[in-house]
Amino acid sequence: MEKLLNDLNEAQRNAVVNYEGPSMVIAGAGSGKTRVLTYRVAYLVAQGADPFHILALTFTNKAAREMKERITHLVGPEARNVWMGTFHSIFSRVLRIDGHRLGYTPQYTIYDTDDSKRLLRNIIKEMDLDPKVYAPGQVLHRISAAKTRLILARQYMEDPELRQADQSAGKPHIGQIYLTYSERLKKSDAMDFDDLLVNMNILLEQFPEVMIKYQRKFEYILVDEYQDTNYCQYLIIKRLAANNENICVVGDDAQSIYAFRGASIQNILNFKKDYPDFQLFKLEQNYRSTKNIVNAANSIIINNKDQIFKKIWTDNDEGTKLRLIRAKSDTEEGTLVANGIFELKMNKQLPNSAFAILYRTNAQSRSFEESLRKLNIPYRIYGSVSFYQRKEIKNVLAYFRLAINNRDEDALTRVINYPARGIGQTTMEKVIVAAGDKQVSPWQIVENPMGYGLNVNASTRQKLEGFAAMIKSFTIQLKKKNAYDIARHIASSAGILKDLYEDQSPEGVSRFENVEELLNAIREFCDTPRPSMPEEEADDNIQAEELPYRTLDEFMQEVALITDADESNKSDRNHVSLMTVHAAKGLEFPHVFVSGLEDNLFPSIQSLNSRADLEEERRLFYVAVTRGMQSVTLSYAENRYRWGDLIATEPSRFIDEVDSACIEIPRKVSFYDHGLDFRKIRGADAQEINPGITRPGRKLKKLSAFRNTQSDVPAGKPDNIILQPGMRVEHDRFGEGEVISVEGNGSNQKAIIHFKQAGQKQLLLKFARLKIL
DNA sequence: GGAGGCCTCGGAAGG
DNA sequence: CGAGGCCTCC
Repeated sequence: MEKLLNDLNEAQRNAVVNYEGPSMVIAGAGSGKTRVLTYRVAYLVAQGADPFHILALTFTNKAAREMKERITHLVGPEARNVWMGTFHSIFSRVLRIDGHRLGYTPQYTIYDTDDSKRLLRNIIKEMDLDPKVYAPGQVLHRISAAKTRLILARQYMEDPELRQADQSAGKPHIGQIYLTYSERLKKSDAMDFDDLLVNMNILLEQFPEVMIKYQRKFEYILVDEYQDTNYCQYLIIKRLAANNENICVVGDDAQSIYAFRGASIQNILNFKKDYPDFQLFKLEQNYRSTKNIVNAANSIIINNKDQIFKKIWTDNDEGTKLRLIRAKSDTEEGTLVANGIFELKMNKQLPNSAFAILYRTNAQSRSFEESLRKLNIPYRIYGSVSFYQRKEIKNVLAYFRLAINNRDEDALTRVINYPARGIGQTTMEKVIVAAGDKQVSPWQIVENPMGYGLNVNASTRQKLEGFAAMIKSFTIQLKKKNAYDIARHIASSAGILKDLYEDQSPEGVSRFENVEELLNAIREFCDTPRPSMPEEEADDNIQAEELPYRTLDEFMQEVALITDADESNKSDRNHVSLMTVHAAKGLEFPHVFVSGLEDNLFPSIQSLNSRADLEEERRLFYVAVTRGMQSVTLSYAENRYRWGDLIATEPSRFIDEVDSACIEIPRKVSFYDHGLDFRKIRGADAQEINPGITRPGRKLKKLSAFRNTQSDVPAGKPDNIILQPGMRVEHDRFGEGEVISVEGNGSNQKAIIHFKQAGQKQLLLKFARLKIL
C-alpha cells in the first residue's frame, strides 16, 4: 500500500489518503486527476472498505472503463465489485430495481436522442404544428433543459416566465408538447436520457426507504468531471451523500465546456455551501506538457474572468514554442498540417499515434483526410456516426425492443412497416389516434384492431394482426432461447436479413455486414459469463430464475447506454487521430495540431454575443492546447469553404492571447516558415498553390461517402522497393540522394539516405515514396 | 406504398 | 456542399 502512495506527489497523496468527509479536488490539466481518483478507490479498498459500498460516477463509458481497468490493476479483481459507471448507467440499474414505485417495469426501454426526436416529431405533427417552427431537436433541447432543472411538464405549463419566453419566441405550445411527450413515454414504459436522472431524483425524494437504502449502500461516493454536472445530478449526489458525507468530487473549472447542455459551474460553488468543512485539494503540477505549452495555456485562460485561482506549473523541459501555420485556404491548411506531421514523423521517427489533429466542427475533417491520404499516413476519425446509431442497426434493435417491451411506441412505428408489409402511414395515423382516444398504447390497437373498432378494411386488419402475432411469438421465445439464437431468429424471420441481402449496392452490402456484426456482438455477449451479484443484492435481483444462458433483454440493457462503439478490440492503433476538441477532452498526444483558428469558427460565431459563451469557447481552446505533450501547432486558413461558399476569414482572437514568448509567428509573407517549399509537396497542384479559389475536386467527396468509423483508413499499399546501399534515389521533397544503409523488415523497414541538398535522413520506407534512379 | 426530385438549413456532445 | 425531410408521381 505504501508502495502505491509512492507513485503520488504530495498534493495527490493528500487527496487520496484523506478519504473521510467531503472533499473537492481541483485538478488542472495534466495534473493526474484520473490517477488520484483511481488511487483513492484503490486506497479505500486497501483500507478495508467494501467495494460494493463504493460508488464512482463518470460521464462517459470510456472513462468508467479505463478507471475500472486501472483499479483492477492496482487492487485486483475485487475492483469489479465497485459501483463504477456513468451517471446514466448506474441510475438505470437502480431504476430497474426500484422504478416500479414510479410505475415502470424492470424491462423499461431507454430512448436515445434519436428516438426522442422521432417521438417529438410525431407529436408535433399530430398537433398540427409546423415542424419547422417546432424543430424536434430544439424542442427536445428545451424540454431537456427544463428536466435537468427539475421542471416537469405540468409545472412548465404553469410557469409564467417560461410561458412568456415561449410566447415571445413564437412557440407557445412547447409546454403542451412537453406534456404529451411525457405521457407518451410513460405509456411506452420508456425513459429518455434525462428521465434516468430525473426519476432517480424523484425516487430518492419521494421514497425515504429507497433513499436510506442507497445512502447505506454507497458509503463512499466519488464524482469525476464535477464541473460538467447539471443541477439534477448535483441534487442526486447531495441526497446520496447526505448521511455519510464521504463524498469526493474532482474537476477543473477551466475545462468546463458543456454549459451549453446544462452543466453548471454553480455546483462547484454550492459544494462549499453544502459542506462548509470540506477539504480542498489543488493539483497544480502538470506532468503532461512542456513549459512552453503550460505557459501558453496559462496565458490563454487568464483572459477569463470566471475562474478559480490556481497556478499550473511544470517541471518538464522547456520544449519547443507553439507554432503557427497560416494557410491560404482550408485545402492548403490540410496540406500544410499533413506535411507538418509527415516531417516530424520522419525526423523523429515517430509512430502515427503520436499525432492528433483537433478542430472545432466535424465538417473540418475533410481537408485533413485528403491530405493524410495523399501522404499515405493512416488516420482515424473519432466521433462520427457511431455503430449503434446506424439506421439498419436501430431497426434491428427496434425489433428487439418491441419484443421485450410491446408498449414501446417508437419501436413499433419504426418497424411495423419495415420491411414493407403494407401497413402505411394512413393506417398508423389511425392507430395513433385510436390509441389516444382509448387511452391505451398503440400496440394494444395493433394487437386487437377489432376490439378497439379501428376503421380499417379486412386486409389491413389481417396485416396488423399478423404483425402482432409475429412480435408476440418473439416475446414468448425471449427467455426460452439465448440472446444470440433469438436475435438471429428475429432478424431472419422478420425479413430484415433478406431485405438487406437483396440490396447489392455498396451501401446495401455494408448495411448487411453491419447487421451481421451486431449479431456477432450478441454471440460474443452470450459467450461472456454473467457478472455475479453480491449476496446482499440478491433480494433486489429481479430476475427470479437464473437462466443458464444470457438473454436478449440482458443484452439490450447493456447496450442501451452504449453510444460509443467499443474501441478495445482495435488491433491497429497506429494512426493519426482526428477529432473535435470536445471529443479530445481527457486525452493527450505528443504532438497536437489545433486547426481552424479563425474568428467565427473558433471562437464560433454563436459565442460572440455573450461573455459567458466566449469564455466557454476560450476554455475549449485551453482544453485543445493542453492536450499536447511535446508540441502544439496552431493553424488557420485565410479563406474557407462554408456550405459551398468561399468566405474570407480573420485569424482567431485567441491566437493573439497566447503569450508571445511561447509562440513562433511566421513572417507575414511566407506561407509556412519551416524550410519547406510546399509547392513541391505531393498533391499540391496549381490549384492549391493559388488556393482558396477552386473548389475541392469531385473525388474528394467520394472519400467520406462510405467511411466506416470502425476501421482505420488504410494507407495505400506502398510499392515494394528493394533498396540496396549505394542506390541513387529521388524523394519528393528531399530531392536526389544516395542510400547509405537499409535495416529492419516489413513495414518497419528503414533506410538512411544522404540527400544532396537536405543532408542525411532516416526514412521509414513504408511512407517514403522513393523513386529509384 | 415507395422511389426520386425539391427544398431547406446547418454548433460542439455524453448517455 | 450535403443530409434529411417533404412532396409528387407512379
